[in-house]
Amino acid sequence: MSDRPYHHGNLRAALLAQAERTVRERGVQDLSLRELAREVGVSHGAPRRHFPDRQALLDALAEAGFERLGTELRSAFDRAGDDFEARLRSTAAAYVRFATRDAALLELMFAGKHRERSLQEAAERAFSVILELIEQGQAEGALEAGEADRVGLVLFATVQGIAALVTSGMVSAERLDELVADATTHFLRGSRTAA
Amino acid sequence: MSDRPYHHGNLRAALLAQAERTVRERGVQDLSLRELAREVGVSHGAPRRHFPDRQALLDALAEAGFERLGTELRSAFDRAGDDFEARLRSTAAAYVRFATRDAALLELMFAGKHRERSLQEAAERAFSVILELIEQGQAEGALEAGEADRVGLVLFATVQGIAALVTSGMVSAERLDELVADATTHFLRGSRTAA
DNA sequence: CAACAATGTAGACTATGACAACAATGGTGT
DNA sequence: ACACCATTGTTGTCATAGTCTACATTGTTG
Repeated sequence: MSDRPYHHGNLRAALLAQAERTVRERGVQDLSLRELAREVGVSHGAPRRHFPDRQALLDALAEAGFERLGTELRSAFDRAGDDFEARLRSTAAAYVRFATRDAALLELMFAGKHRERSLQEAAERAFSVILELIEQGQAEGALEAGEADRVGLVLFATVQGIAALVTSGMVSAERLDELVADATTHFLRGSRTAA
Repeated sequence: MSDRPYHHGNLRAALLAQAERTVRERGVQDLSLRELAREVGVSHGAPRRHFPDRQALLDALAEAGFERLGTELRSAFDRAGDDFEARLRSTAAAYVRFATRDAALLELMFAGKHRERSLQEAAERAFSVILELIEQGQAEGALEAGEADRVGLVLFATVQGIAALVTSGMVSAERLDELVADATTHFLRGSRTAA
């Protein structure tokens, strides 16, 4: 019923795209290789040529996720001008936006992070913006000195935690912005080197 | 091969106990009802009498998890004496301990939270300690005034985020205590009503 | 002690992931 | 041009899982 040529042409990309949609709409546990193949219009064995097993597809999905997250963080950072606090708020908001919009994907990104080396690297690239941010803050004296990653981790953890609370439904989505703003203010006050 | 009576006696509890172990050791996605039944020594259909489907078992698991978490938080709170900061640090540490030791279970607890009403209540009971804590802090002036849940959420989010970072392997487990201490200090500095 | 509810068993059905053998296609070197 | 071969899809099979239904055993209660 289709005049699709024997070779799909870019099956791998098509599978990933469809998988990302399914994950967003119905979660990771509902993602089936066979259903994916059906939706894309290939036989149930075809995906195997591109992903040895289900986990490999999930890993690829996670890697693409880090790619996109990195882009969005960078964009938010750049868009905010030179002011440190503005950049901080913009970047934090961007992270939370991603985390709540693609909660299942983020979960995947965090979960898969143990295994693949390429994932490690993708994650580090995505988070490099945060490190830059912290370094600027320290240079301007808005943040206490010290290892940038140590200070950054506390900020990162807070933002990540807020996203988790909203995602889990423990906090309503409407309170997201308020909460992020609170946390950022908190962070800035708590980080300023004691007067 | 067994003289086990036809009726197990407390199948439900046995299933939950075994399930909790499996989840801790191999994660949620590896939990199989049939395998569970085998391990407990009943037929593959037996669990159905106690849990209509797989999700029901997971919900029960989550509820038990909240029960235990609540107990551990309460215990940490009580053990710490009357001092606010001591209580704060003790409780935060207890939460992170639970979250990293039973990461998969916590994930379950967060994920299932949408659906069941009994879960909602179990969660609220477990987290009531945190609210108490915040209220004490505000009464003593260590924390800024305002809605207790709003302030508490920022703290909670941070602790939760730290646990997530460690669980995901983005931060090594050795840095856990250091990070929690940092975050707590941060939180206290950031929360004190501006001098 | 006779019904009846609760609990466990056995078998069937469908779906999935993984694997292997086979088919079609596209590119490459001569 | 064409034979060869790597790539990519297809088809069939297997083991396992979740769920459902019919049936068996046991405990309880009037």
